[in-house]
Amino acid sequence: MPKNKLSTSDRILQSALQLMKEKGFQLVTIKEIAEAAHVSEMTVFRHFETKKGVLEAAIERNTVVPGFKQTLDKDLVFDLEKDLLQIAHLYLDLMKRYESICLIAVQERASMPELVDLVSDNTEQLKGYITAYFNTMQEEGKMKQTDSYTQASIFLATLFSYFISTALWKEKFITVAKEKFIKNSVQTFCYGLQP
Amino acid sequence: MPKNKLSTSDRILQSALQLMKEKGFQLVTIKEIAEAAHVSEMTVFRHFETKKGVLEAAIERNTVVPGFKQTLDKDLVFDLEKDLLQIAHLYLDLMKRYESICLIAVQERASMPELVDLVSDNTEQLKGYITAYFNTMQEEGKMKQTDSYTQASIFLATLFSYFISTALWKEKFITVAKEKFIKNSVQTFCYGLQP
DNA sequence: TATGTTAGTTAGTAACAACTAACATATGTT
DNA sequence: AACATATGTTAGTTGTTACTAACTAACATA
Repeated sequence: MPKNKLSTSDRILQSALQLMKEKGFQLVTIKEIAEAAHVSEMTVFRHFETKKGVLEAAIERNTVVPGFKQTLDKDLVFDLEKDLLQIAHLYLDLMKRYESICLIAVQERASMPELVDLVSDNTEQLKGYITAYFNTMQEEGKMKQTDSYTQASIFLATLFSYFISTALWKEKFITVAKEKFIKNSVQTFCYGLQP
Repeated sequence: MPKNKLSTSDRILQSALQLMKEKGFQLVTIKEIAEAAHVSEMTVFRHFETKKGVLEAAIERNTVVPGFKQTLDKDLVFDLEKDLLQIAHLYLDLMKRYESICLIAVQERASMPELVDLVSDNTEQLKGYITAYFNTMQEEGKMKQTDSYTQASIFLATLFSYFISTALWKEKFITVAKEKFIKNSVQTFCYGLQP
């Protein structure tokens, strides 16, 4: 079945996702998708019936259920700096995998408001785990007494900012390199800026 | 000239901006704009010639040159927490005024990549001022020795995250209220999370 | 009263997009 | 050889959209 490397279906889905992540669902035409996948328009319709069908298939192929719980239970060492670094990488890796879907969810938030749930459900879950982690750390006296949920929100927000601004505009807003951004964020979160 | 409250032109521009901020430029039709402004399509064309003309006029009416420099020189007291609070409000107020333009810049980043400059130019400028401020604070021993530019980036990134996620999805991602978000962010930046 | 300004109505054009239908071709399998 | 499967080609339908043109109506001002 695979002639070159990817099957026809896969090539179509890959091209479609790439184009839709750049321009959104409605602004991409079947013609563009077909050209990018080196097939005729008819082939696209034969595989997926409708344009919406292409998107749905592409989403299905790109959604994964992330296993935060296990990863966190396994890797957390209850050292604030080390753990925040772990969490930061975990979150950014997750968002990277959801990059296309997230960008389509941005573009189509008026026409397909349910799309964003695919991303926000995971984020909410992770936020919950971080909140619980902060609570534990506070009980153990390893962290200041603060509102864990708010702190979890702010920590993820900082990382989300890095993700979304590079996804949308490359280095236009954030020119700092990823690792440097993460490292400095975590350190600031842990120790603050005051001397 | 003003019959009710706003002139016809203003009503058109206001409706157009509202619609485009929700759906982007290309996905809004003149028909929608005309209906929202309670005029006929012809009236829209008579006032602005083309659809692009509507956008350009709307942008012109909504861009302001912000006077950071004066505001900062006037209000900074060189107390880290107080100053970061000021800066946070300054930045979020600015972004609020650019909300529509920024959202259109998101939607049309493939077709009008120059749009985002209207927002990022201001942000870059402010980032520069914050960097300089951090440098001063470090010289005065009121702040840890760190990379000022990176810290300025991270601080603005955190705020940008609040702005963009509420602009795109209301409370879907960040449920924490604005003032609480700002206050906690600033405190974390100043004092960190470690006890 | 005459005139200019502003807006509405109606009809139409040209381009493009999603999708359908019918037919043709290549390739591999039985 | 016979057949199924995957793909291409071509032509068409239907709906939408930006934009134009021509005519009309209301209203304010000179």
